Amino acid sequence: MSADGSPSLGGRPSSREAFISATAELLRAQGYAATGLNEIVARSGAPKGSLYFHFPGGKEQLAATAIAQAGAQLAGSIDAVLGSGADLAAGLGRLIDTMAAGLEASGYAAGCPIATVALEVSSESEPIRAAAAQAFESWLAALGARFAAGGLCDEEAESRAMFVLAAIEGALILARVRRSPAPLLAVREELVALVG
Amino acid sequence: MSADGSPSLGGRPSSREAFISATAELLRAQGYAATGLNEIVARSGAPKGSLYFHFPGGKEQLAATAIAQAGAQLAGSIDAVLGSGADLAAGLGRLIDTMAAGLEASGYAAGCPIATVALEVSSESEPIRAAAAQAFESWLAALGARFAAGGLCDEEAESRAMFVLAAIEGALILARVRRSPAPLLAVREELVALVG
Amino acid sequence: MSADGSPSLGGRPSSREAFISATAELLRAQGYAATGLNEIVARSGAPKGSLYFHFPGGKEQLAATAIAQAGAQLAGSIDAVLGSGADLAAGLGRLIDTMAAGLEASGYAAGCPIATVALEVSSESEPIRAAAAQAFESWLAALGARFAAGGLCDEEAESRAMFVLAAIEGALILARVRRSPAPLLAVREELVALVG
Amino acid sequence: MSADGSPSLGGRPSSREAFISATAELLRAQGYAATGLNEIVARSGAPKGSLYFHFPGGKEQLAATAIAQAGAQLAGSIDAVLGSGADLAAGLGRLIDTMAAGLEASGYAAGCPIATVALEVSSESEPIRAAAAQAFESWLAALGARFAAGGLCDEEAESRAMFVLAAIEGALILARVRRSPAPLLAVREELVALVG
DNA sequence: ACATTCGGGACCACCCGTTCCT
DNA sequence: AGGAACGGGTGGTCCCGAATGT
Repeated sequence: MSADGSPSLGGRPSSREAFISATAELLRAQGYAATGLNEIVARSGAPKGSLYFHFPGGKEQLAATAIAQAGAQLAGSIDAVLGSGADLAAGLGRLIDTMAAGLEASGYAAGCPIATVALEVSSESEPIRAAAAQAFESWLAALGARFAAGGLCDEEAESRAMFVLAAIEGALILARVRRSPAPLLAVREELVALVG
Repeated sequence: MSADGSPSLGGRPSSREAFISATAELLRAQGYAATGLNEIVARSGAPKGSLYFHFPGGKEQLAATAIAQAGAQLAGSIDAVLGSGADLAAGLGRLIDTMAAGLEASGYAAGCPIATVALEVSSESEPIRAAAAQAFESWLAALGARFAAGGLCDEEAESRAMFVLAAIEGALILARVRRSPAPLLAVREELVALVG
Repeated sequence: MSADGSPSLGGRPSSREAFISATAELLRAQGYAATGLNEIVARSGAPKGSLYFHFPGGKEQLAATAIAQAGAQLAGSIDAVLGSGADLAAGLGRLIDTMAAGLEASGYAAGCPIATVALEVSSESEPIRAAAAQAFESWLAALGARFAAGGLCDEEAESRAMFVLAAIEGALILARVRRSPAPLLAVREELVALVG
Repeated sequence: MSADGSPSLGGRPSSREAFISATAELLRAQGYAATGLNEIVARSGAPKGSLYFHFPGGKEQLAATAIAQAGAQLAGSIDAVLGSGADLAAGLGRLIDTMAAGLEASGYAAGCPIATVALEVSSESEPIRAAAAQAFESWLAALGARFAAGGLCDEEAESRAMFVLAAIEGALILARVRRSPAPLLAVREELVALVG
């Protein structure tokens, strides 16, 4: 998995993991600059003194780790949802439906777990930008593999995956701002028609 | 134009306008929370004491105004670029090319002028969210009008506009994070094929 | 009266008077430093730009004027209440009762109109200190005249007046902090016994 | 003693104590609103960043603590001065003399350590008002105990203590504003005559 | 190894009292 | 008399080391 450390193999819920998950949740909803270390510590329930033991790189390292973990998790989800049926169009529909449901359930706070941070710091923090880029890459790979399996050549599959991911990311933005699932549903319609 | 005040008709470069444009530039590159008022004041060159005269609502009002103005500007640009030729597909291509050029020229800092802020504060500041929503709406209207003129019924035109805007917004995210125009180019290809 | 200007003889409620009375009220409840010019302007209803026309000396001059006016007013009240009956002890009792009633009615906000400011700025602003000193002097004179009329020699009357004023001022402090009229009532008892 | 923390028992001069004593001195001379955090930090010599570690409640908590400590100190002094001799009247005289000497020595800046703040914020800050009320209460208790020991019944002792404290507090105001010890001396005369 | 206290400035958004020019 | 504009300062909070227990 991640090279940063063992994810508490069978042990008690470590402070480290608590920090990461608290960070991931806050970054998703508020972004990087608006999320304070004190806020993370308070939400995690872990002792503040432990933070710089686990993450000597401070806020930046913590955020990069959280982004990487969230990216890996979503990559797995994409693979799972798209692989559950033979029909790629139907899979894409289910993927978007899942996202729309989560977005609504959170009061339009839980969009893409990394897009906000990615936009904020892509010019400021190379480690975080790299983590975000790696996450996007893994999602593109998961999507591209399905398109390739569907008969497209590698080049076409890659372009198609990029298009699909971009449309979904953009729809998540529009949906959050409009507080409405309509953009996601419109994109779903168009993508299903395109792919099917 | 804007209801917030007269844009210094022919007058000297007002402090108010200097604040707004400095804010817009910084918000585009860094987002809301990472942009300090001191930074805005320094870049604007205007006196600090004047800020709360022009914007008694503080940072939030200033940001909402800047977002609104940037949104209106881009709506005009969309209309101009898309209306310059009869061919809608070609117009879309030119629009995306323009964005890609601007993004590269800025070292991948100047993406969508409002997406970053929109994601950051959509759950925190209603005025800013509303300004961003209005901006997106105006862009959708500009796009939808072209699709309707191209023969689609209103419903289809609206859905298609949403799809196109989402794809472009998403591509701008991916391009910034990857530091590459490839996502924009891929989306351009697919959209031109779709529309043409 | 005051040498600062004519108190709008028969005219409309001037901005000047509005500034002074708003200032007096705020100084009494909050003191000098906590009272902002904006707050004064807002409460007075007068235009902000006029403030420095009427009070070129700024906040300090405005406060000194308000303190002087409040001092003169209370001096008149002391004279009126103490002179309304032949019995000095009864007059003192009525004076303190009036103060206690006003204090309670205001929710323990309206104590001595000048003591708070006097303590705050006695080391910082000579004009305000002088105005406060003049106010105290006028109150001492009003009290001393009654004691002299009651048969004490000038020296004794002066000392007695100082004692009485000090006790009342101190009781007003204690009453505000305790949010109770008890200190005023205790002082009333003791003073009536002493004087009677 | 205080429940707020250990007063650095024999340790080095802690930042915490430095903040408190600097605050107490400034509050006594200038009051609450006129005393800035920066001023406190500068005078204390301690680092500003430590302030919010020791006093997360900010300025208000710091002031309440300083008021409470000053109140406890003065309560001890009252007890010590009044208990040093059998004669209560003489003790009161010494107490007032001490205050008069301190006031003159400070250039009429060091009056009652809490009266200024108490008047300023009694309507604005409940914690500070409570601390001031507690301080006054402890002084009243110290005084009342002496009067009770002198033969007065509890009720009379309490009323007498209130009267004495009020007279002294009032005299401190008058003395500061007049820049003269006369009010304190007058009150001293009258009180000694009353008690003796 | 892990946790905590405490220390350290830089920086935040906000608002102050004041003055210019009409 | 008055609306617009001005710098400087406010209290507060930030992210982060370094020393100190356990």
